[in-house]
Amino acid sequence: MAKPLSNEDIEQRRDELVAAALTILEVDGITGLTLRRLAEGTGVSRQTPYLYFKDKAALVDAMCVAGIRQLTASSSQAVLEASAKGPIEQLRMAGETYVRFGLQNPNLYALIFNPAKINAKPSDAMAEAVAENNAVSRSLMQRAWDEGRISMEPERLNNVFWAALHGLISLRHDGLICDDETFFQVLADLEQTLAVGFLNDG
Amino acid sequence: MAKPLSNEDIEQRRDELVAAALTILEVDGITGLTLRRLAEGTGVSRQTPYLYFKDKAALVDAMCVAGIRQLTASSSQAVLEASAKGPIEQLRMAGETYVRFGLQNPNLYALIFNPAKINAKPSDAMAEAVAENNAVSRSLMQRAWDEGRISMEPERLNNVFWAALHGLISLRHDGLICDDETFFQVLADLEQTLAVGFLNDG
DNA sequence: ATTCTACAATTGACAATGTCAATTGACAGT
DNA sequence: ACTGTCAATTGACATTGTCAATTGTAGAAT
Repeated sequence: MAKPLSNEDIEQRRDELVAAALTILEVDGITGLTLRRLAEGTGVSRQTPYLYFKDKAALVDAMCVAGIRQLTASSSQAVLEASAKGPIEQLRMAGETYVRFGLQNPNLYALIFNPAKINAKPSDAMAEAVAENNAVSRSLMQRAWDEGRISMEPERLNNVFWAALHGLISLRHDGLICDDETFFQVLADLEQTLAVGFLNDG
Repeated sequence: MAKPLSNEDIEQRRDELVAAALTILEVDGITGLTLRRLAEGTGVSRQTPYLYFKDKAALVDAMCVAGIRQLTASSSQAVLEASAKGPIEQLRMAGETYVRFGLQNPNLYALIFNPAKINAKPSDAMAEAVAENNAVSRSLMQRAWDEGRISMEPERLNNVFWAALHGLISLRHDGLICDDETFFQVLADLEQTLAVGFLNDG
């Protein structure tokens, strides 16, 4: 092994490292995710990950992209499976998928939405992955909009939904909504409020 | 200086350290907040902060509590100043204060809602500070509820608002809503949707 | 006034971690 | 067999959190 790595090889190694890193993250949390440990775990030496990622930030970015893409795939499938039920119900399924992803991958979710990069823009790759993910729900909203079911432009309503669900999940992860019961109560209340509002009059 | 510190002294030293730490956080971000640097900045030696805080986590917790209390004070004042305008408008003012706090103190806000403690419950002190903060808006909602202005119990609606605003601010800080224009657009859309819903029919 | 004691404060030391730089070693082409 | 190229490893260092040992001083005791 001393000839230049093919692009396929490089990509495969990167994927392997990302997969191993995601496992570490899942098991031991963000503090357990260390480059040395990742190297050990994959049976290589300390510095080897640097052959495939510029630095730890680049690895984390790749992990985030992988996570977002996984979410996008799940959402797409859920939307597809509910295609008979119309865009509004499909939206609900997409939201449910999003919430489930957040609950089942707390460490990864937190990594995606806060790779310790306060005030730093996400990378191009991550921005693209996020855009692809948003496209899933936005296309549903577009259909609902075309059918006259919703009262706000898709792009705008998508941001509203995203903020609401993201906030809920974040509060959960931060320990500010501790029990499941409260969480799903708030989720239901959020759905209702977003749907029909909280004001009694007009 | 060799006699036991009085409780007042200890508290004052703690406050000074927290203030200095908050300044560092504001200026150099979370990565710049290091115990050694804090010690240097306050003219003492490396280990001195350990006389007043068990470890770095304890310091961060104190910083969070201080931040939340500051927010609570701001909200209370804003609510008081708008007391003539009724609970709904007061709620809007409280929300505006919350958002402003999040925008003006991005590092502190992120620290409060993610002291690198994924899956860990907040400390008692922090939970109490958060509860006090929530009490401000919840009391407004209670009045609105008593007056029949809103359609959801105060406690529940408060969580809905909290999640929505928190999510919006977080997306902003994560760089996923980059420009001010979009941010305030989403904020307005969020207000409208929460108020009257997004569904056209019923 | 001198000695002693308690305690704040400092300094020494160490492990973990990210990362740069130098070294090693294997394979392809000559 | 020789050499150059490049993957891979090892050496080294700065930073940081934190424990342990040391220092020094203010007040109490003699």
